[in-house]
Order: sequence, then C-alpha cells, then structure tokens
Amino acid sequence: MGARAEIKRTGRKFDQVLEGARKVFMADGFERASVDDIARVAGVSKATLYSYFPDKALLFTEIARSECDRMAETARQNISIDAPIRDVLIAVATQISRLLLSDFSQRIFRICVAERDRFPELARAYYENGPEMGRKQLEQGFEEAIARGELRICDVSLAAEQFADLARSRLWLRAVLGVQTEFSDDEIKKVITGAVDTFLARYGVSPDR
Amino acid sequence: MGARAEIKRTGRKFDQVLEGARKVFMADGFERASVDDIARVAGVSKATLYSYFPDKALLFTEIARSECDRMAETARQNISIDAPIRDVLIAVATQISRLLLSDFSQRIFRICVAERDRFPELARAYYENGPEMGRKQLEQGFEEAIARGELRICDVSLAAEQFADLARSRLWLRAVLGVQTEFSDDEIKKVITGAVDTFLARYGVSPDR
DNA sequence: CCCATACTAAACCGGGCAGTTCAGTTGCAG
DNA sequence: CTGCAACTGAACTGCCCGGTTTAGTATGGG
Repeated sequence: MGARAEIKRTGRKFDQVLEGARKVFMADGFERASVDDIARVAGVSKATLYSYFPDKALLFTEIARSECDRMAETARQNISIDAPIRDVLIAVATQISRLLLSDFSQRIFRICVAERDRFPELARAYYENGPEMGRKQLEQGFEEAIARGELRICDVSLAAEQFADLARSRLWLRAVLGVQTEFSDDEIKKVITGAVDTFLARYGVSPDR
Repeated sequence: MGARAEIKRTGRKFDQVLEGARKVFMADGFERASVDDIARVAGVSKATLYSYFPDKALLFTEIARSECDRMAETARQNISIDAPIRDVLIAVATQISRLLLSDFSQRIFRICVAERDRFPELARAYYENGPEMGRKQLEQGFEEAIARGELRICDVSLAAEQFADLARSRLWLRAVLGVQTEFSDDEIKKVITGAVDTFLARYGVSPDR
C-alpha cells in the first residue's frame, strides 16, 4: 500500500488536460462528461490523460476544487469606497447579485449540488470558498461600518447572511432552475434597492426612510 | 405518427411501479437510478414495468411531476390566525423554514437542479408548484394584513420573496449542499426571529423597532 | 374447466463508457 | 546518430444499463 492514487504533474501536456477537463466538466457535469470527450477537447490522447490522472473521479475533483478556489478570488473583492453607507451597500449588493447570476457561479453550484452525494467534500469546498468566504468579507465590512457608527447590528453574521440573501431575492432561484436566463438591469436594480432598503430599515443608524 | 409514448395506467401492479420508482428516483436521481433497481424495489418484473411505461424518462417525469404536485399541497397551508402580526409572521416563517429544510423538499430541489438540462420542464414545474405557489400564498396574506393596516408594503411580490429568503437564511444553503444536516430548534428560531425583525423593520406599521 | 389477460424470470441485444494495452511516432539530450 | 521518455491512436476488455424477447405461470370471469 504505497502512495494512493497520485497525480503526476510532470509532462508537456498536463495543462492541456486540465483545460480540456475544465471545459467538459463545467459543461456536462461529472456523470455526463466522457473521458474520450475530455481527451479530444484537450487535444491529447486518452493514454496520455491516464498517465497523469489515475481515474476520472480524481481528475474531476482536481478541476472542481480549482474552480472553487477561483470562485474564492471572485468573492474576494471588497469595495470599501468612501461613500454614504447606502451607496456602498448598493454597490456591494450589485456585485453579489452579478456574481451569483453569472454563468460560472451557476454552473459550479449546480455541479456541486448534483454531485453532492458522490463528492461530499466538493460541496463543502464550494461552500467554504464561495458563500462562506463572501459572508466573512461582508462581516468585516459591516464591522467597520459599525465602528464608524453607520450601522447598528447585534448578530453580524446573521446580518451578512440576510444581506446576501436579500441581494439575490427572486433572481437566483429562477436562474439556477433555468426558469429565467436573462435578467435586465432594471430587474436587478429593483431587487437590489429593495434589498438595501430592507437591510437599512433594520440595521441603519439614521431614521433612513 | 399516432399517439406518442403513452402510459398505460391499467394493470394490477401499476401503483406498485409508481411507488417503487418514487423511492428509487428520489433516492438516486434519474441517472443513477437503474430500471432493474426500480423493478426490484417495486416487486415487479422489468417486463411488467415496461408494459406500463414506454421508457425510463417518461416514468421519471411522471414521478417527478407528481412529487412537485405533492409539494404544492404542502405549500398550501395558510395560517391566518387572529394574532398579532408578529406572531403570525413567526409562525409562517417557521413553517417555511421547516418545509424548505425537510428531506422531501431538499431531494426534489436537488433532483430538479441536477436534471435541469435534461428535463427543463421539470424544473419549471417545481418552481411553479413550489416557490411560486408559496410566494402567492404569502402575497395574499400580506394583502390582507395591509388591508388591516398591519403592514405597509409597496411591492408586495418582492416583499414576499424577501420574507421567504430571510426565513431560510444561513440554513437552507448549508442543507442543500450537505454541509449541515441537522438543525437545532434554537438555530432555526434565531434565524426566524431575525427574519421577522428585519421584515417588520421595513414593512411593519408601528415603530416595531 | 377454459381461456384471455396480466405477470414473471431470465436470457439476451446493443451501445456507451472507464480504463488498458501496444505498436509506433515525435522530439529532445547527450 | 542514438537512445530515452513522452505522446499517439486505435483497438480491446469488461462492465453496466436500457430495453426486448420468450417461454412459462398465476388469476379471474364465463
């Protein structure tokens, strides 16, 4: 029983394989993606692919986790502009909304949900690198705003969660189910201002409305 | 081109097949469920199964849609008790939260998301019979409360959506990803009161703080 | 008792796909 | 030029699974 199921990262075409696998897995998910497809898209022979990765599952987790990491970066964009709190919240909500409605984010989520039983650690990685990370960002921003006397929050963690949920109200679920695929700026704006208004009604410090 | 792909509902064991298929599909989803499995669980021969249903896909949609209908019923429970608006909202939020965290609801959602590309009309049926239905219920209740002067809402539809989203904050996503499977009454209660407080801060009519 | 209809069990077909093998090619290092 | 390591392409194995067929068994009405 030596080292189990290792990935050999040496080789000229390793990156091609990763790229091909990324494309195919993101488009088809784990089950529906075929290794022949991946090899073809990667411009690599199946034998070469299997010289890098011991099996399909490990190739998949490699891709999926790296995508989850990518997501962490997209989530890591704090915008603490010097502006009225309401404007800052609007900007942040817009960012959250756009991210959550993006094709990329949607695909990852759907794959994680679909494959949640087969790859439970994947769903966890998604959660921690995506929503959890975003929530922590928000918490931090809220803490600062509280220190500046712009917000009044007892349970910061819950407030962050509420804000994120409000920011995607009505849109995200429709998107993830494919009920609606395109969202006008107007729709988004309405949801976002609604979210910020509700949020500030509870946590705003001035009689904001 | 005569009648295409009909289901023969006559036969002693038709219901057994439905029941078996329901179990297996709900447990494994479409792809991972095997017809042999379904036949075995249903206590029926494969040939009998195929005498009722022309193929696996139609059997699946039959089950899935009927489950979506079942969901509509679970969603159709209005509780317009004569009580302070806050208590009513707490009760409603509790109901929403429990429903959305139930094993049943979670399974259906996951299946619809996983199979969304193969069966788009299924995801739509889910959306209309589940979330959409629930939202309409909420809207109606809100309208009445507005008429009674207990709430002040401009965009009732958005408010309903916000309420539902707030009621599942922090819990639902964790459940659907399998990050957390058990939820204490305490956790749920905290989220719910937080949701109602936030909601009332925005839409409550008295300075409900 | 007869017979039609429903059902069974098991073998079977065909196709798809993960993973392997192997004979041959390419390309680079010494 | 030589030799080695990476890579190719295509065939091949084995398995699973959807769907069909068939030969035979239960059931219930007339």
